[in-house]
Amino acid sequence: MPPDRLVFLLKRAQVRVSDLAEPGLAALGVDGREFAVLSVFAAAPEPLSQRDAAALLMIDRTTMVALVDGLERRGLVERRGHPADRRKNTLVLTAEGTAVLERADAVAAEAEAQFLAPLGPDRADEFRSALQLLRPY
Amino acid sequence: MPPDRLVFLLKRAQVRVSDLAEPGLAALGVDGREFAVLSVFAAAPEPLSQRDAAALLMIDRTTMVALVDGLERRGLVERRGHPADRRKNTLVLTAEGTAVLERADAVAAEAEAQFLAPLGPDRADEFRSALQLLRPY
DNA sequence: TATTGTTATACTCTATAACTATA
DNA sequence: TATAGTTATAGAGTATAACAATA
Repeated sequence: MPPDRLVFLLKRAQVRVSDLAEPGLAALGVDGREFAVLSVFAAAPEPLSQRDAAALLMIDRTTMVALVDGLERRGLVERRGHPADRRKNTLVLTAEGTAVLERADAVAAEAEAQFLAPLGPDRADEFRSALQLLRPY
Repeated sequence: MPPDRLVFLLKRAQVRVSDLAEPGLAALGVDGREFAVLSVFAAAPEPLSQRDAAALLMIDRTTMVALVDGLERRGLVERRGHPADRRKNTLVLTAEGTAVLERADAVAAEAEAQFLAPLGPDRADEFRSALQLLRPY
């Protein structure tokens, strides 16, 4: 019933996809943000500092500390010294971290497919690519 | 740098549009959620209870109480008895509330236009209508 | 002097539980 | 007995400030 303002529609869509993915992620022992942290560090072409990752995920660096603490405690990542700057940490995924990330990615892909189903394949592809184009990195 | 998972892209898009709209809304003295509350009550064809509105906006009914308190204190809405059930409240926008809503709507429309600009008119229209189709009321 | 990670602390936001009035 | 609104309280999530190590 909220009017068709894009802000509201985007919010709902985001919550919807998250809700679809959440049970599957929970079964893997991670939540959406932890999945995101694993993703950024795994996908980065060069070593990322915690601060870099925090900026990409739009969360505070102190929040990142807590997130990394949790992931490290569960053996999914390891803190490593950053090659270029000894003040920085970078993170490497353990074998288990990589495995969890792969399965989490499959969960997310399935949630997306469910969410986009009403559009049909062509419109779904267009929606995806539009969203990628709009990404304001 | 987070991979192209829809959850991440949607989250970013939502934050982006909110950020674009936020200064304009702040100038009107409301935040995104207050704007949403004004919108649902104004757009509802039949009187809405606070609980109905809370469900539509996916927030708790106790949170709705606080939101409505703030809006009422500033003279943007008035609580009224619900015609059909005396336990319920419905909200009516004051003249000022209506004026604020109209201007907030213009602010949001401008933010959307800015956000969608990279797509060009046709793809922007398609993006909008896809999101409307996906809306899971 | 500035920046990274960290800790401790405060604050905001939201949900939970309990109360009242209505149904 | 259940529901709507309300209040008070607790909890989660997040940011702010300060510190050590490094640049």
